Amino acid sequence: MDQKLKIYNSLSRKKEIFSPINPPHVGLYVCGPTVYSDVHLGNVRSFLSFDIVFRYLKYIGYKVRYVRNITDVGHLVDDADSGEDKIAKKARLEALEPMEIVQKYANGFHEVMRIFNIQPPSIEPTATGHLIEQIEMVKRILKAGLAYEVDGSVYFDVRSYHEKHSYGELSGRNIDDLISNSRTLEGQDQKRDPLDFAIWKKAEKGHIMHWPSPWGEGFPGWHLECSAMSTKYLGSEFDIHGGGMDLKFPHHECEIAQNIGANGKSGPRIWMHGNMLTVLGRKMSKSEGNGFTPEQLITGNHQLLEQGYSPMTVRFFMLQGHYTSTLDFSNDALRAAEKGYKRLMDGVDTLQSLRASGESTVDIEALKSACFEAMNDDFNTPILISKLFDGIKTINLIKAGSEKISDSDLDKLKSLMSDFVFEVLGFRQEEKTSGENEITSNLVEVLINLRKSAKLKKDFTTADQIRDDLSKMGVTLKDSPEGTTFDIS
RNA sequence: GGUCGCGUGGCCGAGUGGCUAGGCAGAGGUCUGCAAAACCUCGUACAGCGGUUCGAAUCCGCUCGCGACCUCCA
Repeated sequence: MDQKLKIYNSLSRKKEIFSPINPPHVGLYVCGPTVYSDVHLGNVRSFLSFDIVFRYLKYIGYKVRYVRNITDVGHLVDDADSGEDKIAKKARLEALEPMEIVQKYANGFHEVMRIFNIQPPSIEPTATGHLIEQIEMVKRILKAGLAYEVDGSVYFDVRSYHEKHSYGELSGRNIDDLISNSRTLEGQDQKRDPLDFAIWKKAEKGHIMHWPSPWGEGFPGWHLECSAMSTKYLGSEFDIHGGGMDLKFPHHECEIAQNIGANGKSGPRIWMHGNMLTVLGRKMSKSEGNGFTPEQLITGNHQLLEQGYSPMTVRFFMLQGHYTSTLDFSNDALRAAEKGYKRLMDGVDTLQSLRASGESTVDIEALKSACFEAMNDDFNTPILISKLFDGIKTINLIKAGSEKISDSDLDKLKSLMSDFVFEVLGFRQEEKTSGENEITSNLVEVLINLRKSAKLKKDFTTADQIRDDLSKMGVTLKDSPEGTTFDIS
């Protein structure tokens, strides 16, 4: 298999053949959550996209160091670097210690990641755990003459930076357009230029999160942590940096500027941006208030939700779209995904009971090759899934006797399906929910047996009554040549 | 207003100069005592108008509609 992995690089706006700086090692950095409130489904989509990147890179043999931070300070509520820290604000509202907020929502975040089977990163550093690195970075930027201090705060000097380097390349922005379009905001009087951004902020009286620094008590600017931590764990040059599309500007643009300012190197070679999850065509976001929490999604307890959907259904739904496209949430789409996912998993089950017989009439190598081809083309999970459905059709045809498979091909098919379904796409068998327990199951089995006896005696009235009564309770009987099974809804 | 992107069959959603995406729904069939379930088979779509080309849904131009970023957000 001589296929090469291609990744769409937001910086060059092209798909590029992936070749790591120091193979077989790969450095991957992804912007993690700011832990001041519950994560919503849009956040989940982003982390899921990079979960696939992480999984696939490992699957094809790379040793990946995956760093995904937790932002626990420095993220301002307001605009223009003048607002209150998000975590500090929330702490006041909830009357908690800031670190309690951080802990609470970080725990919640991890729980959500677990529910959706999103693997933990190799390193999950926090901004507050890297104050020293951030302060050092501010010093280096100051030394390079690309920042200035005003009354205990330090601002990055975008204009000076732009004279030597190019600000706005990633997001395709023209610095003059930016200036003419930037709004006039309160609290910007300290900045020499509206485009400048804080890399260190003085803590005003009453601010509850602050640390000593050469410029007095304060806290780091939001953009700084990612630069500091990616540099620390992956070096000043590394392979891939990921994040949501909405972080491209200004966050990632600022990161590049800081990296060059402090290290002389821009950081990642490849920038990957996941697109947004939309609801009724609009971006799901915290400020819009149109987000569901994963819990609401699973229980269906939200006005926009007609029913609950299992985590793996949601995972499947998301992976049916490509990460660079927007994906619109709808009940119809999720219901379709629910059935599609079930068909996939049923097929995987069927595969386990398949019998080999002589020569193959099916081409497993071609299927395998198609699966790799899909993933190598910028992690195209929708295509991969369509190829897996081709596999499911093959499985069903073999089961039906219209195709045959040899012993060795059967083994190949089993590992192929299991690798791509579970390892690469990260699905997992879900345990039954909804009131199904051992006693219920046993009771239904008793009724199934009674019905079977009735059928043998040609007493179809009784047999059908059992079937209908169970159906009214939400128990669906499914007859097949191998026997009868049931679903509880 | 600036920058970028999108508009695909009933729905979701890939692809992208000639080669069936796939899923859901729907139709037909196999199976069944009848159903259901399961499985098989089928659909011929690319916003509109021009242009380039032997050939365009795919490239170019214009028009219309939608969205993202430009301020915190994955």
